Amino acid sequence: MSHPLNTLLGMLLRMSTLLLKTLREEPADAEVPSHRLLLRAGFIRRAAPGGYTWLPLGKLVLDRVTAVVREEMVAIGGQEVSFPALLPREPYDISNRWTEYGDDLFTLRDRRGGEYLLAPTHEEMFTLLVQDMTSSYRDFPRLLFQVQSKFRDEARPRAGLLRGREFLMKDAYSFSLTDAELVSVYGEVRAAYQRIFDRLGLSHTIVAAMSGAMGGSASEEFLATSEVGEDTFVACTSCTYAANTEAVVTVYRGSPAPAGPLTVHDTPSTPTIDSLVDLANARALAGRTDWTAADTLKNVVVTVHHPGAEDELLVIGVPGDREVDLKRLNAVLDPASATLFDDFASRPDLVKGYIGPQGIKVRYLADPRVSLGTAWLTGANEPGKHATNVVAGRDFTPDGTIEAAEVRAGDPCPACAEGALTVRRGIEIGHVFQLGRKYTDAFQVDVLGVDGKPVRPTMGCYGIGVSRSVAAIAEQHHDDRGLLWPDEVAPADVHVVAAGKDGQVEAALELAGRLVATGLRVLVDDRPQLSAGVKFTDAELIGIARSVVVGRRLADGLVEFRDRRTGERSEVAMADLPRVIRDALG
RNA sequence: CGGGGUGUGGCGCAGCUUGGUAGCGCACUCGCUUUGGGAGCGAGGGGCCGUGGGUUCAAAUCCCGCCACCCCGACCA
Repeated sequence: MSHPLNTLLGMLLRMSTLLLKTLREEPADAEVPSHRLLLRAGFIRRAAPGGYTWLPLGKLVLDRVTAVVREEMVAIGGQEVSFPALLPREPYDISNRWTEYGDDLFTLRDRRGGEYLLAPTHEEMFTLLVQDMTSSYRDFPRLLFQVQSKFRDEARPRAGLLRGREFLMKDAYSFSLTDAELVSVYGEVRAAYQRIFDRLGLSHTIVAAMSGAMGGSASEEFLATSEVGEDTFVACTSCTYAANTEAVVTVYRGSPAPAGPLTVHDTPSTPTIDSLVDLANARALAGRTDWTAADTLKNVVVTVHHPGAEDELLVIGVPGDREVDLKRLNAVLDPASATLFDDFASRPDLVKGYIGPQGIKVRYLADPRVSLGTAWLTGANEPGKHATNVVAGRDFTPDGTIEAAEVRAGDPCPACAEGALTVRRGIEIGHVFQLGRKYTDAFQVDVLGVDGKPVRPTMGCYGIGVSRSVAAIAEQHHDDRGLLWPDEVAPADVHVVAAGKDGQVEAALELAGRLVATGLRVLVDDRPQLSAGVKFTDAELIGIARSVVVGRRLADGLVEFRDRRTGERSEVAMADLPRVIRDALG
C-alpha cells in the first residue's frame, strides 16, 4: 500500500501495513543460515520446487543488489537489454546446447507442437542480436547485458536461494574484433565485478575455473567465502594462486629412480589399497617394508556418458592414496559426464581389485603424478595378483593424462615453488570468461573489417547470480539474533521502533516522516499493542543496522539511537536525529 | 539419478507400535488487564491427517502404489 510520503526523496515502510510475518520457530525445511533467516525474517517464501516469492522486504534488497550491479555495468559502458526467457529451439540446436545442456534444460511445446525452452543463459540470443544489428568494424566493441530470470531444471535445488530452478542472473556478453581487445574488456568487467562485490559487502576470492557448459577458455570465478558454499577452492599459502578444485593443475616435481624389472606377486584377498599395502609390507615385496598407499597405482573404471552418443568405458590411474574426485572428473569431461562403473560381470578383462594399466584394453588416462619413468605397485589383471616395478612409459603407456584425483590441503602449489595449498569453500556469485568464437562460429557471424575483408567477432561472457548474491550476503552478514545487512543493500536506512503506549506510535510516525523528508528510507514499527520485546526481536531478525527507539524518554524529547554493528546505544534529542543517522551511515 | 529422512490447521510438533473419527505450543479473532526485551486471564475461528487404492463394522494409525519436500552424493549463477 503506497503512502503519500513515498513520493518524497526517501521511503516510508510501515510495519502495521507491511505484508510481513516473522516466524518465531525455525522452519523445519531450512538448513543453511541464509535460507532460515530469509524465511524467518519474512524476506522470501517458497512458492514452487526451487522457486521463491520475494516479499516486500526481500524485493527491496533484491532491487538494491540489482541496482548496484546495473550501476557498475553501465559505468564500464555496458548497455542493458532484455530478452524473452521463453525461446524457440532452433538457435540452441545450432549451438548444440539443446543436446549438450541435457536434462538441466527446461523444455516445452506450444499448442502447435513447436519446441521451446526456458533459457538457462542467452549466449545464442545475444550472438544473433549482434549478428542482426552490426555490419562493420565500426560497430565494435560492444558490451551488452541483461538482468533476468534464468531457468535450469536442477536435479536437486537446495538451500533456498542458493540453488533454485528459477533464479535472477545478470548476464553480460562482450563482442570484440581482436583477442587483445577481448582481454582488455575482460579486465574491465573483472574490475567492475570486484567493485560490485565490494559494494555488496561480499568477501570473495577470484579463482581460476573451468568454463563449463558454455565453452571457451580463460575462466575465473568469484567465490563468496562461505562454509555452506558448494564450490571447493584452493589458495596458495605464499603466492596469489587460487583455483576452483576443478581447475587445479597437478604438479609432479619428483624425478623417478631407476626401477627393476616388472615382477608379478601372488597377493590373494587384497582387493583394496589398504589390504594391498598391509600385505606388501608383511611380505616385504621387492625387499621393501616401507610401502604406503602413495606407492600404489589405483585404477578406477568409470562409464563416460556422451550427450547424444554412446557411453564409453574409461580407466583412470591415480596414486593409491587419492580418490578420484568425480566433480573434478566431470569438469574435465564436460559436456560428457561420468559415473563409477560397477558391472564387472560384463567385463571379465577388468578384474575388480586387481586392475593394472599394463595391456589394458580400454582407454586409460593417468594422473600427472604417473609421469614417465615412475614405478608402481599395481594390479596384474589376474585375480589375487599384483605387480611391482610397473613403470610408466616402459610397461604401459597411458592414452593421456587427466586431472581427476582429489586435491588435498598441503598439496604443492602449481604456481610457485615453495607454497602449499589450503582448501576452502565458497558460493559462486560471479563468473567471467573469454568465450572466444564458439558462438560466432556456430552462427557464422562476420562483419566487415577495416580492410574490407570479413572479421569474426570474439566474445566474453560474464555472469552474476543476483538472487544468489542476496543469499550469499545473508550468509556473510548475520549473527545469532538475525540478519545484519550491509548499508548498501539494507531494505531501509533506519528502523524506528515505537516502544510504549503513551503516544509513542504517533510520535514514531511523525519522526519517521521527518527522516523520510531528509531523504532517508525508513522502516517504522508502528504496530499497535505489541510489546517492545517483540518489536526489538523482530528488528534484530530483519537486520537493519541502525534503529531508533521512541520510548520512555519521549516526554523529554529524547529517543534512543542504536547501532547494532558497534553495539552503541545513545540518547539523542529528536531534532539531532537526522544528523546522527547521516553520520552513522557515513 | 543413487543413498537417508519427513509429510497431521499459517509455523513448530505429538498422536501411529497396541485402528474407535484429531491434539499441544506459537500465530490468528473478540473482551479485559498489561506495555523498554518474544505479556496475563477468559472466550473463539481454522485441519477431507500429501495422494490413489486395499484390509476392516471402523484407518492419521495396518498393507500396496504414487507424489512432494529436506539432507548427503553426481550437475550449475
